[in-house]
Amino acid sequence: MATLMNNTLVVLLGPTAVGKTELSIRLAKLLSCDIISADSRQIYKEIDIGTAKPTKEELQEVKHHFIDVLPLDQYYSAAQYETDALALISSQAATQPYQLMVGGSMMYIDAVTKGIDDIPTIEDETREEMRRKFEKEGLDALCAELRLLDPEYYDLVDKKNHKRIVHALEICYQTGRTYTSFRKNQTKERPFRILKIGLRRERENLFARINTRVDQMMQQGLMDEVRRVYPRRELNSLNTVGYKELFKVLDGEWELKMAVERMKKNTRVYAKKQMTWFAHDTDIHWIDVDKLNIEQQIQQISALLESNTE
RNA sequence: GGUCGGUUGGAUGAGAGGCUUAGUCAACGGUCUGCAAAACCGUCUACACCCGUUCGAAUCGGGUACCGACCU
Repeated sequence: MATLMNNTLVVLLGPTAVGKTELSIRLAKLLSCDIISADSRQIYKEIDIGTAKPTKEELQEVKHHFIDVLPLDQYYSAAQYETDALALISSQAATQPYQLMVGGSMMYIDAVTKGIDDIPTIEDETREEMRRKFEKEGLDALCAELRLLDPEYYDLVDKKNHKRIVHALEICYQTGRTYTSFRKNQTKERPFRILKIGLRRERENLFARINTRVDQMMQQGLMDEVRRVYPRRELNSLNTVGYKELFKVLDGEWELKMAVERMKKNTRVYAKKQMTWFAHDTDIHWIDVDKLNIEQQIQQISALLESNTE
């Protein structure tokens, strides 16, 4: 364990469209390491354009992990990512003193850098049972039940958010214990150094990049990609900005123009959410990239790495 | 010049004297420990203007302005 402390996990994060991908390729080369993607959508196959995956060329330049590896119908979670990413990091520790994690999925990053509680993964049957229960009995009934089974969690949970209520009940049902009993909420120690670097842009600038990128996605043939996965639209992996809006077009509900506007808007909202989340994390070293080219960004990061080595 | 109709928050759009805040969209702020690009919450309280009726008017009456339709 101790030897691993010579290792550093550099985490490059920031809101969508801020410019992580291009920089990450350069950084990976500089650090002679692979890229560990922390992106809950790029991890899936088939959805390439709409998730702004790195290009084929970029993927060839540097080895990427956790991109394009799961079928769309595969269940995955931040907790599973924690397990998988830690295993990978540990296996590469001997050959790569620096490792680079890149992405914007807040919970995935937190799961690896801060840890997530060990809560059993819910079995399909339980999940299905609870889904039916929710549909049949409604949110209020589930809330009432949770109040009996886990009053402590009931007090603090958002009673209108069915995802949280349902999950807590799933735990109670499957384990016979309270959800609270699993919620330790403790930061886990990692056997390596962690350096979080956040990329930041002025809002106007970021939003302009988002709008441009959405238009580019459309030009690159996003609509065809969407058409291919349309039959499986109910999958969670496809409950994703860019796809859900264009499904509406195929349904005949929305005009294409409106869908594109919504994609831009929803991407902006997503970016805002990411920024809100990251704002709480005091470990992040922020770099304002508005006026910096890639070279200058690399320079700043190099400086950070050096000052952090001591 | 005349007759009739309209004027509601950033946009759209209900409401026809009190049940204080329509709704939707946009914008903005936030929550978050298991599908998180998910799910959820909060803020933005307007009735063109003036005078009047009324305990009380976005809602009724009169006038002013602007817009529209029709008439001479």
